[in-house]
Amino acid sequence: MRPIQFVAKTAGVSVATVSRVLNNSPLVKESTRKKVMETIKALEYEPNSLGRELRRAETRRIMVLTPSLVFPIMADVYKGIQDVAQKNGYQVLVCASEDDHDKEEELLQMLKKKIVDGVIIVASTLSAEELDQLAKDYSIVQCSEYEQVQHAYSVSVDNEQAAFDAVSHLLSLGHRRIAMVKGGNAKSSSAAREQGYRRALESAGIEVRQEWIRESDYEYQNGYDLAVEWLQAAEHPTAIFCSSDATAIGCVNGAISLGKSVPDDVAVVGFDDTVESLMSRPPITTIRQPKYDLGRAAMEALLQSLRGEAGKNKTILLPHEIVIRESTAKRSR
Amino acid sequence: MRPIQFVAKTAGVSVATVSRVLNNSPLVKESTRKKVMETIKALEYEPNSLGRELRRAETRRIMVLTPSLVFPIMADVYKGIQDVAQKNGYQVLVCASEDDHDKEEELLQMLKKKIVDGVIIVASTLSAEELDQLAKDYSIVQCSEYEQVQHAYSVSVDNEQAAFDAVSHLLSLGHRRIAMVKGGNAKSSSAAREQGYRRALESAGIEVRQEWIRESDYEYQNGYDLAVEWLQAAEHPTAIFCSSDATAIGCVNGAISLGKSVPDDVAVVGFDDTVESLMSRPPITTIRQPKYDLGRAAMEALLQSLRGEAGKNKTILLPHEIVIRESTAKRSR
DNA sequence: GTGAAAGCGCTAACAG
DNA sequence: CTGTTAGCGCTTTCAC
Repeated sequence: MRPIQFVAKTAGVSVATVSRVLNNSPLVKESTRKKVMETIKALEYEPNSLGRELRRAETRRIMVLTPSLVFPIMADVYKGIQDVAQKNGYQVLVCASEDDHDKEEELLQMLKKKIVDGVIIVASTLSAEELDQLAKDYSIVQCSEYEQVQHAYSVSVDNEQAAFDAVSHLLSLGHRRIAMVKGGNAKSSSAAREQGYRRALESAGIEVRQEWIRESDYEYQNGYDLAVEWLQAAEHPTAIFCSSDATAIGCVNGAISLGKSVPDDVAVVGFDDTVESLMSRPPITTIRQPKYDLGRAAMEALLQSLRGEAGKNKTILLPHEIVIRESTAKRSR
Repeated sequence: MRPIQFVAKTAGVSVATVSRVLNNSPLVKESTRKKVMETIKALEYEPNSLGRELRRAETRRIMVLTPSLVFPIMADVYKGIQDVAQKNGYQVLVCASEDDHDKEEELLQMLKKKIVDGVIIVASTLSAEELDQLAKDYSIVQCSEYEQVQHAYSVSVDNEQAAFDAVSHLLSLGHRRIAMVKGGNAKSSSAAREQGYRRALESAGIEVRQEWIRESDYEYQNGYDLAVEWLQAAEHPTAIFCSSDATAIGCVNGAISLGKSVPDDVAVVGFDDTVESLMSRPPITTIRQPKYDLGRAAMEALLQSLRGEAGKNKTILLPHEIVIRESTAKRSR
């Protein structure tokens, strides 16, 4: 790769002029611009970003930190981020931490080392303190999972209300014995959803049973096993609310493996409205998050923060929606 | 962020010494090293990578180019890449092109602009010529989908043989009317798999029917629609071989929606052995690719190429395996 | 409008 | 073993 000097020499101008052309500076004579443009093209010159970035102390690159590439809402969130980023001249890098705290810290070093200008965290193992500390010095926005911190933006849905709505739907169908498969306790959404579940039951005058609240890793097998366990007990739930669609499908298949029918013997509600919810037989009733819009909003918040237009401590909550499909149905009684 | 000079001054040494400490040079007195280390820690100094990279003309970063984050084998391939990369001090960035050729070209500029040292392409819209041209100047390895080119490594499975095996399995079960849902024609694997399908049928003395070979986008709905279309025809296939698990589940559900039973009325085989293949009722028989190992092998090839240890024009084929589940079964006749 | 020159933060030759 | 110094490729004053 040839440096800018080479272009300058070939075009018979100074590096400064080439740089100006490169950056669309208005103070270059049209004829000069043209001449330079032509040599750039002829030489197939590509400016080395490292030089520019070092000089400007900005990379126009941001990172999305996710536990896994298959994190349920990730693909659509990414599209939202990507679209806004592209429109603003930013490049998006995705890094998966596999929920490894050390790996996360290493990746976040990219902020300090100036490899990226900002980070969107979809979910992490970082504590509120760690996060807030980092957000003091760098642009960080949390998207989906979030800790209550002072210095970072957060974009999410109202998980408490979403769970409340899901359980209310089940209650309206006549269910009284409703179990919940929640996400990992480390996730902030997990507590919020449990709270929504409790509030719904309590406002219907139903006692919450501790044995019907279980933790999971959002995976299929987990739901399967829990459904089998619950449904084999003497007194079993007639409905299960899950924190992910994969878990919900697990519950459906677990129930079916026991000869039960869905939704007649047991109704199931999922979360996220991912493609899998349609693959299940019966298809899964689920809570739809505005995944793409979450991504957009997160990137927009990050841009604000990057530009220093801070309106700090902002938590943006986007509306969710319950999508009713055949895994829940009217209960006769 | 304070520069290395600041550390040097505070520690009472030269920048060169600090740099040496940073890079574990053996030629630093132990006591000096210790002193420098301490000031680094005290100052919370983080070296700016941009400076280092500009100087070294290498970033120790590589990019994985994928059409989408949910590309079926992506998550596991990534893990394989990531593990090898980490062990060798490389950072991995994932970029999704959404199958947009312009976006891909823009992302590949990251090579020319020295933002990454090399690229692993999981699948792209690039032609063999474009790819080969790029691979002349940069380190590129194709993983999974690949074009036959001279200058890039390729790591994949033998798609022709895999399809042959899948169809042979169906033939051994007594099926004679076997349809195929192939991937997009742009994908190289698509042609190879079709060839394997044809070879299997021909070697069993069965005529290939053009109307039973259809293209798809690997998605669920596609499989569903095709199954419905085929199975409603007067003479319909008794088995369908799909190029993805999602499509296969679509076929299963499409068949079921018509009141058919799987595998008795129609057997279905998928491809990739993704988690969804287990979620389906019945679970899907599928071709398992060594996804994680493909990722490892790709990263290892990339490292070789980066080190200039070229043994060029290498195509590495890893073994696949057929995983038999309930979506195919012995046919009585 | 254009050029000369300084310097972003770092590493590596070269001296000592 | 350590320090001095010259760039890596670029942008951006400051002159002209």
